[in-house]
Amino acid sequence: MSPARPRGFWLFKTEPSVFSYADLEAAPGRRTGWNGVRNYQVRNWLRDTVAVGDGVLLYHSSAEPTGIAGLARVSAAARPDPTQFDPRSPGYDPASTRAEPRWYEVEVEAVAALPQVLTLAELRAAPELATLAVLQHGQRLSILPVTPAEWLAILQRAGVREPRRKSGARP
DNA sequence: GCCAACGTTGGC
DNA sequence: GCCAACGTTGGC
Repeated sequence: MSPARPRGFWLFKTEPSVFSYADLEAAPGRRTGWNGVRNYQVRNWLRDTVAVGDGVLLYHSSAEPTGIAGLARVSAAARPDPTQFDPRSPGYDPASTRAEPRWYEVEVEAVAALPQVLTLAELRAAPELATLAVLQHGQRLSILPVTPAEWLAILQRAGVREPRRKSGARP
């Protein structure tokens, strides 16, 4: 038996006018394939590093307010992003084939909305979050890593205790 | 709507 | 392989 991989943490950006945390909660099974990523760095993380059970902060960008709206978890590992094969999708990539897909998605499942959005201004004002990737100047990636310390600090700032998951249980 | 940052594209 | 032009992101 291999030792459990340490749980990873991520921040997923979304424009709530396109897909919000509430939309995730309203989705069938409270889950969705996180498709549409078209950046190679992020693709590599999705394909190679993001794992089932990892914690996800859902971040609303270009929003009022901008900030972290809810918690989610990775519920299925990387698989080809179906929108790359769909000519009607804005994510269509004619250079991609089913034999050799270029783009991947993971599935995310809603865990809990934050009591209120933890705003970008609040994140910037928190000294313990100075290293948070999403706050770094010029970063534009739609998925960013979060350290365990940052994850805990954000949950504290948000005033939430992470829901305990029954060990071995599957919903 | 502006614009800084930066990834991607394509001419050479 | 260089690098200017272009497109996108996202805060403000």
